[in-house]
Amino acid sequence: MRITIRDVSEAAGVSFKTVSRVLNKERHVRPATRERVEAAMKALNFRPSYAARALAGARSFQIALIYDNPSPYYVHTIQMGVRARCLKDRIRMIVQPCDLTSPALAAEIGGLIDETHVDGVILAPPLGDIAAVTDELDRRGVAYVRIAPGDPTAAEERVTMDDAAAAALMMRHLIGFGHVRIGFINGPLDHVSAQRRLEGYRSALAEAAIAVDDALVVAGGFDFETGEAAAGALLDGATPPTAIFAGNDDMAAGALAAAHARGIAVPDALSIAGFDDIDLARAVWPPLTTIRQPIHALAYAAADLLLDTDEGDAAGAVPDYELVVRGSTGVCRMG
Amino acid sequence: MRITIRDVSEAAGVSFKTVSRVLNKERHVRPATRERVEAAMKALNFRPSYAARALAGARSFQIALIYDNPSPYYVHTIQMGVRARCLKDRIRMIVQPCDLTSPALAAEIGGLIDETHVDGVILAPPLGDIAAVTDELDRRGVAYVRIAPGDPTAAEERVTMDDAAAAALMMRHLIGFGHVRIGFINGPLDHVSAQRRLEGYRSALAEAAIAVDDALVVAGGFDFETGEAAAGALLDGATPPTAIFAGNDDMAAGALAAAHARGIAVPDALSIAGFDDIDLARAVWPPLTTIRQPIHALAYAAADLLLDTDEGDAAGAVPDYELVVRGSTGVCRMG
DNA sequence: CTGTTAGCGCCTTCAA
DNA sequence: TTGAAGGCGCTAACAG
Repeated sequence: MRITIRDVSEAAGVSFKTVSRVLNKERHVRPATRERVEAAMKALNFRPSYAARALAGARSFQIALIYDNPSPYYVHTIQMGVRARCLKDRIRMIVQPCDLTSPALAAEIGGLIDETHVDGVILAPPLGDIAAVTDELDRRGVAYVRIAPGDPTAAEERVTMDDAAAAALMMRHLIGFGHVRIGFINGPLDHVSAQRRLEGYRSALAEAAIAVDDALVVAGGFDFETGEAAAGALLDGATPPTAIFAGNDDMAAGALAAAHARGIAVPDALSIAGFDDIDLARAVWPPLTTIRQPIHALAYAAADLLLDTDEGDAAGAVPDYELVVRGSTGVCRMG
Repeated sequence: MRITIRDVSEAAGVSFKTVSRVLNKERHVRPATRERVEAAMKALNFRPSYAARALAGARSFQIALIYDNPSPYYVHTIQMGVRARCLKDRIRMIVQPCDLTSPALAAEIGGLIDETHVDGVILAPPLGDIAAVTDELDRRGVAYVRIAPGDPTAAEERVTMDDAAAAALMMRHLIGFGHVRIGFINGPLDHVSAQRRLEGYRSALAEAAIAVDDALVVAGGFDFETGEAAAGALLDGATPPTAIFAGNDDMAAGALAAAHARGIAVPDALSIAGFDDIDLARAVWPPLTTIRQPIHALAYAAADLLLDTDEGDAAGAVPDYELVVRGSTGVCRMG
């Protein structure tokens, strides 16, 4: 049957409480005793029951990663980032995709907390901006960290980057090549990051004294299909853009497909730029110029913020975004 | 504080044991009583503690999904498939990436079982083919299902597809366009599916009486970078191929990048084909012709096999692979 | 520094 | 068809 701390305590010749102490790295255990217990644990191949620890104690050694995001690359990167940090403390990560449009969303997340006893929650975009969700978490007093939320309040419990500035950076890059009619494929507006990126788009145009043409701003859903459709709408319009800036790389890839389908040469007749620098940006042709978002680092930092007891300033370690020029805009000639 | 079955029992005017019965959908509860209890559970917003159930009972209502796979799309699709089935039975899915090359792999998985009390395990490729892992699981008597293993034994506990036949199908397609020198970028050989695909490559050539040139078979790692490098090696060789068949879509995308970087026109001077039909196949240009693998369905079926008590033949519901022609080979002209 | 006693929330016997 | 003990493996609060 299962090996318990009682088995370990017998093997080590101590009380089972001492084993518990060693397990929890508590102070006040003589080094020799500790070593004996650890040796016994190894010899018996002892593994503590997370269920029992959660039930008896105040912690469950589990955290939940919750998201509703249409980009597999993004989700995967977030998972890897959180996982990397969890591994350090032997914390289990409960991956929980959810449905943003469900009216029961907050209740479901609340239920998850109760059922699993998780010690904390990481909210991947755009969940950090859903008030119903954060309210539910606040009500329960569960610790949580939001990745890249748009809401400026509660600055201490989030890791973030400046989406507006990043988008403006890309826009200046495009404008620098002489583009005036630049289409923008925006993400869904319930992602606050999408709103911020749109702000950056607008401010950079204003900065260059280029009038904003609302017909050039179209909505997408952060995935390939909607990007393709949105780009199609732009390209089939009365006065199509000479460049398209997509709100993320999945949509940029869709835009490429739309251009190709219409026989529009990229980058000679049309520049396309993305945002995220997931692997997709390298997989498509021509290689996309994108804003590299430190997704993995953001996720790692979020987990760090949640797990760190000694208040290390994890957020400070998050690298900034950067513009990655890969030639699709760099060799652009005006259409 | 936490709402427990005791609170529910008081509200419903029954003993807490009766609440437990309702929770577990046991027989021998009068319908009226059951309804009263269910109403109380809803009114109090009761959520059972998974930890307590796991500790007290024989089940934990959790299963583990274990994988080591470099393709984010593949991993994401597998997760969604398993999750869809878990949702039906309110089973929690523990997502567990692992490291195939770790000498402690089996021990780590064994530890996971002990720590979490999971009721079963789903092994995504290539874990189903690692004897050390399946041995560890067998020793513990944990139920498990393998997704697309290469090993022909234990047919009842796996869901699978015929990789060799699928690869041969693609090869016949390429050969039908007149290709004779067809490069093959294989996946890592510790994926048995990679071995099977190579078999299909070889058998189709034999069938067409084309001699196999071992210089045309190169190794990749199932990701973009290795695909790019492998294709580069093929294209820079003495007598480059007129077509390249990559062992999965990520590598096919890499091959496209390698061709583009060398100014080789695809599909006019070189045909490229992939395998998997993840979104990547549509994102790249030209759109890849691929083998569509029913990844989601396989994952769903695997979970179904694990969770179904009444032995429904889930595996029978798995749709077969199919060849998806998108033009990159269809408009091929010989180089 | 170490051990004792009492639960955590639920399921598993048993008995009624 | 329901209820009453007992315990799952561990931690919390106390003693020593």
